Amino acid sequence: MSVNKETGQPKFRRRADDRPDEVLDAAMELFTAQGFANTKVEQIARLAGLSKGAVYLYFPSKQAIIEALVRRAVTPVAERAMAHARAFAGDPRLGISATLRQLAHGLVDAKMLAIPKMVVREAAQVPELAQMYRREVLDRVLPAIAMLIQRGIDDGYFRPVDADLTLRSLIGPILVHLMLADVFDITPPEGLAFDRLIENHLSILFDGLSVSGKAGAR
Amino acid sequence: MSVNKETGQPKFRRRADDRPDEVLDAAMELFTAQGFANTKVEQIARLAGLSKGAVYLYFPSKQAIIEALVRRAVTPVAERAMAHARAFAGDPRLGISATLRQLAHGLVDAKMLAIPKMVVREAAQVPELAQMYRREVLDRVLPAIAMLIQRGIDDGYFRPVDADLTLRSLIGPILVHLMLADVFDITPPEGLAFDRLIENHLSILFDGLSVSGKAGAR
Amino acid sequence: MSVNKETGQPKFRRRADDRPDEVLDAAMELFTAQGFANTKVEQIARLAGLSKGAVYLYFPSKQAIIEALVRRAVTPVAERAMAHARAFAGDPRLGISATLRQLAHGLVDAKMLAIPKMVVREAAQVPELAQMYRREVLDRVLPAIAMLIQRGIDDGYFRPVDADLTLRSLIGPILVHLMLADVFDITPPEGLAFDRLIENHLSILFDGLSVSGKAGAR
Amino acid sequence: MSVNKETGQPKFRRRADDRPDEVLDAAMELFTAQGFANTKVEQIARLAGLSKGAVYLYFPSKQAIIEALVRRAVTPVAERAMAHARAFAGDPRLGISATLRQLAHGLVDAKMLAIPKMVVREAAQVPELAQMYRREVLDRVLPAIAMLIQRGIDDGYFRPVDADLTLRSLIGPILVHLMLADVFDITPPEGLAFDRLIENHLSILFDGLSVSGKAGAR
DNA sequence: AATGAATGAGACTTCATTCAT
DNA sequence: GATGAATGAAGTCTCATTCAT
Repeated sequence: MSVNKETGQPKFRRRADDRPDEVLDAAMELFTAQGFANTKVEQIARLAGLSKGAVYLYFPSKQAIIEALVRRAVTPVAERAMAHARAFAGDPRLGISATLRQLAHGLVDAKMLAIPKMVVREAAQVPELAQMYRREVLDRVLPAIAMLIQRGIDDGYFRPVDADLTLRSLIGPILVHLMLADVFDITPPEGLAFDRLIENHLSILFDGLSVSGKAGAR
Repeated sequence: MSVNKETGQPKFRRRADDRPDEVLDAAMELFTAQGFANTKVEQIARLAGLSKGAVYLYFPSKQAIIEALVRRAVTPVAERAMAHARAFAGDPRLGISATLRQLAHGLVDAKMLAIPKMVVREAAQVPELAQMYRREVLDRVLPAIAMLIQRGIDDGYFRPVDADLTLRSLIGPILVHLMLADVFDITPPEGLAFDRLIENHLSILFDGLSVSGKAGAR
Repeated sequence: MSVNKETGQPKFRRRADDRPDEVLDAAMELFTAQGFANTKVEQIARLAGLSKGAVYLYFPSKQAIIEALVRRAVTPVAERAMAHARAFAGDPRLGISATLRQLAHGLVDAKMLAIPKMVVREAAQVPELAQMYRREVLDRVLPAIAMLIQRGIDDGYFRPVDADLTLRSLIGPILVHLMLADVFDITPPEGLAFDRLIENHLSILFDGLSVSGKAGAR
Repeated sequence: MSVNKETGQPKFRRRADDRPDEVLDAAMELFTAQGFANTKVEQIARLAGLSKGAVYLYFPSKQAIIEALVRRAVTPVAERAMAHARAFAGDPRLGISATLRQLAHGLVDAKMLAIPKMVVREAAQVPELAQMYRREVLDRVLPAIAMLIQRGIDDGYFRPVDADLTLRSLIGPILVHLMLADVFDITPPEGLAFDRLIENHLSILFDGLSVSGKAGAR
């Protein structure tokens, strides 16, 4: 075993195919915590357990790291979300509910949340990030959800509302909830309470959307 | 009197008093467009019409600029929002509606939107920003809105929901709508259509909140 | 006088319009001695008496320095050489002789020689240098000399030779003489002896070019 | 015998003996095209068909490569040139003519020209190169040519000129011709035309050197 | 013998901040 | 007060060389 007796650490580690992933993991952690501009390549390297120079064996530039980061995270997310959105053939409210819960629980994981946070934060500097995220995630997931809403209307579950706008009513609260907690440290007394939020939100929303007549809004 | 008798200074002092504000205006524009780290002090100075060195006559450091920026913007916003929230004595739905519209229209103005955007983006680097924004804006405005909702419940307009969570259902869609447009360039076909969004959203929300029984949500 | 009492050196020197020239002087010395790639910007800065960063106030990059260096040196050289070449109306041999001597003596000055040396050495890396030197110097000076030779032929002083090729016979020896001395430290016993070289060379050349019949070469 | 009985090694040892030469070939090509400083060891390795690490099995450093390169090239050149210089017993003009043509044609080959080009270019950085080249090539070849000239004088073919200086008149034009073409892309209209150059040059030179009196130069 | 992943010193360049004028 | 030349720390990226395999 080629291990340094003093430190117990091998000096080199060779042919590690998962080095790039380790670099990305380290970069995500640091970018999330400090932002892209404030993270030094050396920090990423140290956290990934290699030297500054070695990072450049795997990525041609610092910007390439953040792009690879988003690219890596983006595809599986879209896949899973759309699987949910398509899975429900009957009452579309069940599909909406499941999709929303899955989305919310996914985002509670700091690892998952980190990517969209980073994309939003660095969008002005690295527009490719926003474009990629839009193309790979939003342009697939949002229409899928809008279609669920539309089916709800077509099948007589919902009033005839604008599905695209209603989509925003559907997902917006999740975003605010997360942002208040994450950025401003504002949560319900007992913690994040994501389940209660969704419960409350959907009960209002589905009621508000139901066809059984009621006094108009405003 | 064109000369101050005490100091002997000429009346027009080259608007020295406005200088700090001009610096802040310039900084806000640049921070919004490029982010804090990517904005050079020289750029701010040039846009404000003075020299790099002069900026340091008014602010001790670059970070002091962003802090002053948020501090300046933060107070009047809170004032106005709370004025609205308190103004409605009758049907609280009117108050909510008015407050939301005012909030939305305020944020359509790039100048207004810039501050929270900046706060969110730089929160990780300069936690003071988030703290200040929370203290001066959120901790005043959010409870005021929550109180409106609570009054709606107490006065029999709304079902007994959790006002704090419902608050998120109320304002979330506005945020998503703006973010989709601003970061990802995703808008309804005809443009931002903020009015339609709010119309649609409130109609759903108020219906969903109304007391007249309905099939329970899921 | 704003001079540091300890060192006698002012810490800053402001508004020095000749700073760029001082940087170029320093750069020429170092590029000549060590080559472009081996010269660090910091060395140039120190030799020019300013800081690394200040160099970038005057030149946007290291390569811009070498380009400016050649550009600065190139114009006056061409002017003077062509003035000589045009000045002789009578026996063109006098013009050739004077031009050659002027060229040779000019190049004895290390400052003058440095530029073409640098151009030749770095031509492969920075092709712009060679292009600029050709355009500004060679394309003007060489035809002027060739024209002198041609006039020598037309006026009956020289045999009908190819002026362009003979041009090479004319200036070549100066180049070899310099290169042997400069690169390989090979000189006549008494030193550079440029005058003796030219005397010897021109006596052979003019004899070889004269029309008075002689046994053909080879 | 396909296996060495002593060592038990297979007969074909993957041409390990040729490896150093292949490295030198690759290095020469790259140094010529890009200069020493701009050539990466990895490039040399790849072009030589082996790995970066293997280069260091044969050469202790990058600088050792360029030194070996010159050393390898230097000896045979001197041999051949001196063979020519000594071969002509009769009219030394024939010897000079043949030597010059051989020199010129040798240098047309990019491979041959590469070495002196490299030596000149890198002389300032690696003085050993210039010293070695002088010792092995110039100090042998130049005196041999000078001796031919001297014999021309002694035998009554040439006027009594300084053989060392005339040597420069002899070889200089070849150098300028090559340099104009190689560095500045300046050639006669039909191409390099080396034969015409030499023809023209020698006809002038031999005429100029011949004893039959003529009007003095100048 | 051979590989190529890894290292780390050091290059160029940027920019917040200072200070002589 | 105002300027902008000057500084120098610090960042990104390169590459000769080493070494585990």
